[in-house]
Amino acid sequence: MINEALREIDRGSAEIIDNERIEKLLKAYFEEGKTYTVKAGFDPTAPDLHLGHTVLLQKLAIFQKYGARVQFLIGSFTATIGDPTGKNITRKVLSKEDIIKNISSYTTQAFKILDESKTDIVYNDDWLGNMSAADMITLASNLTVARMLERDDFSKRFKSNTPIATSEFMYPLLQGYDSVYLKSDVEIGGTDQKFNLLMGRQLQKAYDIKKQQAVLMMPILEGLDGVQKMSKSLGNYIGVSDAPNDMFGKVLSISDDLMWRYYELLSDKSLDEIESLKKGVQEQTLHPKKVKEDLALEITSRFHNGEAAQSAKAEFEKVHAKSQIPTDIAEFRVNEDIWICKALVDCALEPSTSQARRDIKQGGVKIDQVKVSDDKLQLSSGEYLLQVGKRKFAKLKVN
RNA sequence: GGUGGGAUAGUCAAGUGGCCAACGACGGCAGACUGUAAAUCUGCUCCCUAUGGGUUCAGAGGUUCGACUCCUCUUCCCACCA
Repeated sequence: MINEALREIDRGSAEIIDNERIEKLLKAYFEEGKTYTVKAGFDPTAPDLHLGHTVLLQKLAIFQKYGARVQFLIGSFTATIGDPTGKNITRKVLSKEDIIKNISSYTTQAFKILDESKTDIVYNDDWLGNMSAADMITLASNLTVARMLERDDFSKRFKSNTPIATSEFMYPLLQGYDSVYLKSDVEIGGTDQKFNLLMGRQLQKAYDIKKQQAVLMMPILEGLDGVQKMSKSLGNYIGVSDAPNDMFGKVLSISDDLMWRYYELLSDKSLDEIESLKKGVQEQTLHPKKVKEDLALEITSRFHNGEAAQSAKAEFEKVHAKSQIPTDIAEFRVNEDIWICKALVDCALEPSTSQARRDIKQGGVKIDQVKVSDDKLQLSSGEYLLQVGKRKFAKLKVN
């Protein structure tokens, strides 16, 4: 039993620190029914979760299956301060109202995966917000500048002359202090969080907590491009609340190599099953497209339902494989004759008439399946099916 | 506080008085090809009913026939020194 649980917990993880602690916690659970806490921090600045986040959530759900209470920590304190320098652009400082608004949509999405009855949502400004300057200094004395600079991204930024604000030095300390306050038994996070996660252990020790938290790090999920990490700002993400058609299509668009990564981190299939799929593809008994479709179906059903996933699949085949017209097309109407370029802008198919002209010149615009060659075309009354590229459609009715 | 360097389109980054709507890279869009919205190749990539017009190079002024380029002030950033 314990071994099985450990295997599931270990699956896909990049690194586990203090695995023994986890073993002991599981043992206590299986033998005495003792629960324990697993902490994971989330940043409420972006209201939309994507699959990169769900890698962690799925891991948390596994822990819940084996006796854990999840401490779903919202970094409400850190978010109100804002990250002053970040990369190039100052991160927006969020007001409390914004955060609260973000969080409710955040948690609704999260509970598609997590067991709500085994989850405690906690906000770190409950304890960090009341810290005095003296408390802060005490906390800060636990960390030397040299040690701080060892942190990978700080040292990189330091070397490349990218600014580092002093307040950023506080982040790992504050995050670590969260673990002190919550007395977490385990904390999980991405590999990029290693420094902060370890800080939790160090601070727990400094603040006389007997057992330090075990740390489990999950790899960072690559985005659709297969190179950079999945993030909303890079636009290479699959959002938890993406429409079924988008979700399905996006999964299918990943490369064959990346597909295995997604299988490992996102699928509920066992590692053995995945291995045999891989073998099938290698031996050419299985078509990679089929395997990818199955993954797309699994993921789409998870966030929507089986039926929606199947129809997304049908829709995808219709539009792409057979290059037919999708079922749902936005409709627009205008009351007088309209210039084609203007019409494309009005239907939100193009950002500007200039861009519309260019696309017409390149043969990227179709009306009723026929290429448009005249960029001065006037549309008089009637109904038109406008198309830009392969996947942007709109119906336009001119009176 | 002192000294020096910097701010150019979605991003990075050329351009040091007219040849600049501004090289290049990435991204994005379109075309071809494909099991795919992948890879590859090609074209495009400020706005405007447009063989032309308008607005751009941190902001505000100035010099000049003419400024991204020179001058002044302002804002922000970086480095070194203290």
